[in-house]
Amino acid sequence: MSEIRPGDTRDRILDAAERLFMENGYDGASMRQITGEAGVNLAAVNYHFGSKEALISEVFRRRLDWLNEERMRALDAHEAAAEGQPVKPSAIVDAFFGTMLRMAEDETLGGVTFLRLLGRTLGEPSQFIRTLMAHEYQTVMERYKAALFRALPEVPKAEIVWRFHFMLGATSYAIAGTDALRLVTDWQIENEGEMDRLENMMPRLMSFLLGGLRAPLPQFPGGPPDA
Amino acid sequence: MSEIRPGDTRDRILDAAERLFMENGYDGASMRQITGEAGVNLAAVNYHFGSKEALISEVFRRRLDWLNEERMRALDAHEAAAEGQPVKPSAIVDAFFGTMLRMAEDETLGGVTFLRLLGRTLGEPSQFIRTLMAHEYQTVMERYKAALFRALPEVPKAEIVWRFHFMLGATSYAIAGTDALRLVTDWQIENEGEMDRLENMMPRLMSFLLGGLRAPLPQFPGGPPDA
DNA sequence: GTCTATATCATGATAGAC
DNA sequence: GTCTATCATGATATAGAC
Repeated sequence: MSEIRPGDTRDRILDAAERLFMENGYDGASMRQITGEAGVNLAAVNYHFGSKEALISEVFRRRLDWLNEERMRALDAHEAAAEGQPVKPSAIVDAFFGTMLRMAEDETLGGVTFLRLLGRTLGEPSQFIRTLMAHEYQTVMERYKAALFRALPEVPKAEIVWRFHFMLGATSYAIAGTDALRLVTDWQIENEGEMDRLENMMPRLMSFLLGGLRAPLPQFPGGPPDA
Repeated sequence: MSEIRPGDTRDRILDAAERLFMENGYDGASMRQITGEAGVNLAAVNYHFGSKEALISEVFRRRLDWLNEERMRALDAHEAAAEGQPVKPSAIVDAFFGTMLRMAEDETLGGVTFLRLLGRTLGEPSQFIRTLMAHEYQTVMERYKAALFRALPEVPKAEIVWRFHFMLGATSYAIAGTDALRLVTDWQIENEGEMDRLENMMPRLMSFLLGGLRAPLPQFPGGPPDA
């Protein structure tokens, strides 16, 4: 048992990289750390992926491809069920953010590890990572923006786009679960297991997001900017 | 003109470090870059601060001390005006998040540069940075949590703490203004100056935060967790 | 206080034997 | 495909002249 099968090395590297990038960031996780944890040779990363940049690209790609397809399917299903009517905002929010959060329950999809990595990475400075994310997300984003425009015809489009962005930020932080979280919650986190925490967080986050999305429109000091 | 006064070096380093940490992250900004941009010698950082870690600590300290004192003053003022009654949620949110956002308008307080650095850093993985932030924020956080508990007696405390955290996340992302933002907004960012963007964002963010804070309570699948 | 020069170390990447 | 050994580079930090 525990013998090493061919083709195993690649996945072992991806799993170790996912965990260490999540924990230490891209710059902070070294190739030696990653290959050490994976139990493979240092040179294996360059053999299988070519470079460290190519490695993290693949770490994201193998999860995001699935996630974004699933998001498309979820929105398709809601639109089909709506029979031409606009999809409800709560359904759109669930299809986008709920689909992501439910990844955490499935270890074969990366579980909380990947989700935390994702939450962190949206704020990462590295240029090529941002380019990678922008490319992975572009199509999905357009679909969801369009759905929200239809669902909330009385809200200016600029407002919706901003609120989408605010929702992304709230979700990323909620997921990332850094000590910034512990800073606010402290007393509450103790005595709670990881999954329990996440299960209880989900309905809380959803309520918050929907409340923000449907908040009264802001008053601008100098009049509306896109009147 | 442009002669170098003694004591100037220290501030030049802090300003350059602030900008480069914001742009490239802590690991991504090297001492050579920082001293190069500041126009001082490489050895000057270690002479004035002792180490790179001590440098970024000072970068945060000189701004956060002011910000958190100001937050305390703002809440003091609202509580005095309320004469024993609970302070309104909108006033609390403005005292905490509005005070921070208004820093962006004052270049002598770091302006947008520091604000973006702050937004990014709450998600940074580095352990000692998290410790630094936790220490800087602890007292203020307790005051604000207590104020929100009083302002929203019908909302469970655990719910309030979570929503505070969601608000922090939304705000950080809004400020950080990475390409994750551009990814969602694209068409809208163009033809808008930096300050114009920020001025319009503020009322939008405030509405969103308040909408989330006052959202209907979530339904838990297995019953309320702290019933 | 400021500089040059350098010590020391860790990194990503690769050449080449097996 | 996997290994060892090593290269080239860039990092932080410091010793010591001025």
